[in-house]
Amino acid sequence: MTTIRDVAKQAEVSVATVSRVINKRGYVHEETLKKVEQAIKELNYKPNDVARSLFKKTSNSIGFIIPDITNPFFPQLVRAVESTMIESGYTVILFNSDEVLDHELKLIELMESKYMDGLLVVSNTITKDHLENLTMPVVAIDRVLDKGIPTVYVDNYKGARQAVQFLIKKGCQKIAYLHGPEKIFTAKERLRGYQDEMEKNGLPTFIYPGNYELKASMMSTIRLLAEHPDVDGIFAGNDVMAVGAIKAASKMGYTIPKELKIIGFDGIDLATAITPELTTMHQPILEIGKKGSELLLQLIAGQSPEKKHYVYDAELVERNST
Amino acid sequence: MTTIRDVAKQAEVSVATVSRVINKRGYVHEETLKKVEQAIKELNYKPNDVARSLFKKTSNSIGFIIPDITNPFFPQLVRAVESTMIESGYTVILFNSDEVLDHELKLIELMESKYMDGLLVVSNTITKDHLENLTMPVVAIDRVLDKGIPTVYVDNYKGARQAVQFLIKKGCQKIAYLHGPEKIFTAKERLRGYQDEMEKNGLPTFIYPGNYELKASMMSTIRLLAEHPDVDGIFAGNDVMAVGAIKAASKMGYTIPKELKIIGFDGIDLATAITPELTTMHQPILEIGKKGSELLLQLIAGQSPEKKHYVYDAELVERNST
DNA sequence: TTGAAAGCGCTAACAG
DNA sequence: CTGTTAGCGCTTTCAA
Repeated sequence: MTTIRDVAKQAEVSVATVSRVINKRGYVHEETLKKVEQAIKELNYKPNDVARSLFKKTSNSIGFIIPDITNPFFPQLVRAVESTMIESGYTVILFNSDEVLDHELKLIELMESKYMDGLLVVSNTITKDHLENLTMPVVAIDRVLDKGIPTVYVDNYKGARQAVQFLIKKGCQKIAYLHGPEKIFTAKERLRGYQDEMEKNGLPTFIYPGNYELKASMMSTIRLLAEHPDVDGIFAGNDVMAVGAIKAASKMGYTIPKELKIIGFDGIDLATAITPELTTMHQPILEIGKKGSELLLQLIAGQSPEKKHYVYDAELVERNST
Repeated sequence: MTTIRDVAKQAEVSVATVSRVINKRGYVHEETLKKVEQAIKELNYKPNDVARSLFKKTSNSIGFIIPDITNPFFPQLVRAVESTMIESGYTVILFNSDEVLDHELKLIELMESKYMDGLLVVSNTITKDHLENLTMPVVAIDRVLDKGIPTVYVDNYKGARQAVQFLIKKGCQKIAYLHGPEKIFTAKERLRGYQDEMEKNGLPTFIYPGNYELKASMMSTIRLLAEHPDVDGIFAGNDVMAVGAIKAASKMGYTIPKELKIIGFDGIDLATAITPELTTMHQPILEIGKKGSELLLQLIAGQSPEKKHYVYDAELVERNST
């Protein structure tokens, strides 16, 4: 490995001078600059990030904790975050937590001991308390951890109401809701939206658990349709469950969208891979990732953003399942 | 931040002694051990990974370069790698390269300057030459970079032949192949398998490009079916394309599997999300990730594995598209 | 069994 | 404009 010392020797200057040229900081005579650059090239010198980090207490990297990359909602989010972080010279370290608090806390410790510069997090288990004596800035994505913590997310409640409204407008009278895990923020909000909108329209509610999963959703849909064969609309808390509902309902002989209309939430790629293509409340995933990253970058730079919470609207994308 | 020095002071010993206890190395008197542990607890001391790395030229982390996490093949692979790496105390740093050589090379430089301990890579662009003067061990996954580089992958050729055989056994006589990107190793191997098996059976070949993508596959399938309406079987180079083929063929009025049988390759989750569920050549993704990680771990530990190449068989999973 | 001290590779005063 | 030097926090000889 070639170090700054080697370069200094080769260029016949001090290490301080070499440091100046690689950091483009301070005065360096044109001549010496040339010499140093020459030496750097000859030796193929690359500064050592670890040594740099140790001194600067900074690593040009941020951590991104998500529940599970296997959940089709996250790959796109990750890419969005990554691409805006890279532009600013940061590398993002991805962690899958499975929403196990213990893991998350361990990861945060790890991040501190590696001088990571910031944390982007999607979690329902971490709370303000866990973050209190954390030195690095934190931005939450997709879930509100605390009013005080900068957050970027979609208005799930509003989106849910809109989804239900749409089904009603399409003529549905008996609309069921497939809901996600009890403890997950987004699932609760979407459920609340469903309930309020149904109530507002004087319609009865039918709530079945789907756990944001395909299999669970299929089973619930089968039960739902057995118990209430005349259901004519299903609002699924996410696209994955909506796909499950479509599969199950088709298998049971329902024609979609004629007899039964189904709408999802998220706007993942899967929605267009299936037949019929899924009508859904599309989240601006890329924008969310981008804004979250920008917020964190600002915080890292010591600036305080104008707003703490950035809320986006989900957008109705009508396809063939309604 | 509390450092080893703080702990030493608190415990009234030298930093060397503290270092010994946190590393469980060398002799430490029972009494002093107690004192030090006490101090560590009181101060909630956590050793600083960066300082450690600087000295040890090691980071307990490995890099994992993949083309694109958005490709549904990778999330599972990533999880498999991550989980076996974590067990050994390593953290994995994921990088999306989009198979752009320039990015990949940059990433490798970054990894070196961070003292990462090893590289796991899925790439068609990196070659032996790029890796030559790399100090860290490398293991390739899913694509063979060079005979000399340890690799873990599936026998794509054999799997492809098996897929075609199966279609023939099911009565197909006019079987088309949707193939992936020209330059991708897996795509080439699968194409070769298709061609050889068709030739062996004296059957004509129909090869259409699908680029491993849904949209491209749909367009090609439409063209295929327009040009050769009597095609009765499609072997898609991957599951994503198979899904596209199903969508397109259905739209054109073909009943699957009655008039047209479709088989894919990979065994991603998407295969069971659609209707009809996709028959496919299933890759043991988890095992591949696990074996790749274990290999790398061995290499990092300075051991040389018995074999350099680990080849798995894809397994035929029959579902409803055939 | 313990401590002093050197040094991993780099940056940033500070002095010149 | 450039060099000397003191660390960043840790590990590891080497002596004691």
